Order: sequence, then C-alpha cells, then structure tokens
Amino acid sequence: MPELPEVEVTRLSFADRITGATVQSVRLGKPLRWPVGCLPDTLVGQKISGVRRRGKYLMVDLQQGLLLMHLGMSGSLTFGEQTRAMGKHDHFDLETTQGVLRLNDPRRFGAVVFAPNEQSPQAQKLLGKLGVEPLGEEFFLADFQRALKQRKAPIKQVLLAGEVVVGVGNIYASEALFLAGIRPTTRALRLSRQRVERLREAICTVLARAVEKGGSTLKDFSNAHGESGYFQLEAAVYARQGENCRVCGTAIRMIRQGQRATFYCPTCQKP
DNA sequence: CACGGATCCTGATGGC
DNA sequence: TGCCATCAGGATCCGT
Repeated sequence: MPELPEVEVTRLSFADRITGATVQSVRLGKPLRWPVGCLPDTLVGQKISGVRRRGKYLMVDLQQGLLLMHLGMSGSLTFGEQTRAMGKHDHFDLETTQGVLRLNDPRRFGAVVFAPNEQSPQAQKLLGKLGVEPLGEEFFLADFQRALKQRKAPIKQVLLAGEVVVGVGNIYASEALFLAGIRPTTRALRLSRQRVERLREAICTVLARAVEKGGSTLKDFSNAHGESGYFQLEAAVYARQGENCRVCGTAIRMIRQGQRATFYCPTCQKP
C-alpha cells in the first residue's frame, strides 16, 4: 500500500535524524522478500551519509555501499530510541548511534538488500528498469509520450508496471486517470498528445498532493503507528464502486485489470 | 520485447 | 478462541 508519497513521507521523517549516525548492530527477524545479501559485520561501524529515494525504494547510503529498502505492501519504518524487543512483525533493525531504524512488515513483501554501490548488479537488479521520477525535474512530456507510444497495454497497467514512470501504485493510478479524464482500459499508444499531457499533469498533481497531506500528518508520526497521509485523502474513485461520481453523479464502476481492482467514472473518463 | 498470469504473505472481512 | 474462503496489494518471474 505504500506508494511513492508514503515512501517519500517516510524518508522525510527520518533522513535528517539518521544522517551522520554510525551503525552499531543489525537484528533480523523473519526472512523478507530477498536475503539482505551481506553479513551484519559488513554494516557495523559504517557511517550513514544520507537517505535517498528511487521509485518506492529507499536508499540508505553508507560509507561503503548502500541499503535498499522496500516497504512492499504492508511495511512501515520507524526511527527512534527503540527499547522494545522486536515484535512478531519486526524483521529488520538497524541500530545506530542516533536511533534504531526498524522495519515492520506483516506480509513480508518488503525487502532490505545490501549493494556495494549503485551500479552493482545487486542494485541494478532492483533499480535498473525503473521509469522516470514523476516528481523530479525530468518528467518530460516528449519522453512520456514516446514511451507510451510503444505500449499497447491498457494505460492503467502501463502506469502500474513502473517502467515508464515510477511510484504510481494501484490507488493513485485510478485517481490520476480520473483526474485526466482517461478510461483505464484505453491502450497507452492510442492516447493523443493532449491527453498524455493531461495525464502527466494529473500524476504530478495527485502524487504531490498526497506527499503534502502525508507531511501534514507527519507531526503525529512518532505517536501514531506510521500510517501516514493518504488514508485520509478523499478518493475520487478508488474503492467507491456504486457510489456517485463527485463531478457528474454517475455510479463509479469497478473492473479488474491484471488481477487488480480498477475504479473509474464511465462518464468523466473517455476511452 | 512486450504482455499477462501466477506468485509470495498474512490480516481483515464476510458467509455460514 | 468458530471455521473457512476470499481478498488486497508491489513487483518479479516465467511462459507465450
């Protein structure tokens, strides 16, 4: 469920506080999606120089290498003075001189992977095929349109795949397509330049707004349990099947695309 | 290469 | 402490 906005909000919540810290120990719970790929000793003693994000991956930069962290669908990170023992769903602790970074992930679709550097096979296996950052400086219309022209699949599934543009998960894919007035089933290559531009704008708008909302609830981040932001967003179509479109009143529809639920307004969104 | 289906896991939910 | 089936979702893997 963490899509790009929640990952970014998570990053902002601890990046400054962990930067400059030295790793003191590593604790592991149950296996995650992949093995960490290094011995704890590799990490101990290393200084953390910063935390970046690429798509839905967090990158914890170390003196020698980096940790790639993914929250999967049910993961959350906390950072603080951790005194509690690891719980049932805590699967990774990075104890540092400035606090403990802890990954909690009931469904264990998440991952923590060590890579010696960003260009290494370990890192490129995860980052190599990722599309452009939608909130970055380089989400250009021309590139976006060129990429979509090569995709015959329905636009919703192209967005979800993350190879053209990263960070748009199941919820925001439906929301962005609603905002752009595009039917999710429309094949990517059939979108006109104007509609691609509307979609580009919609993706930026929806994601940026979600980061802001997440940020506004971030103040309670440490008190609450890490569920930030977007649950409070008022969805236009997501999970609203049968309810009235907020714009035109038509009943919102739910369909299934590639085993994923998709929601749209049959009136506002044109094929 | 691009596409689509299967797959990993477990908490929540609903039917009986 | 009711039991069971179904669902949700990100991203990879694999067959076509």
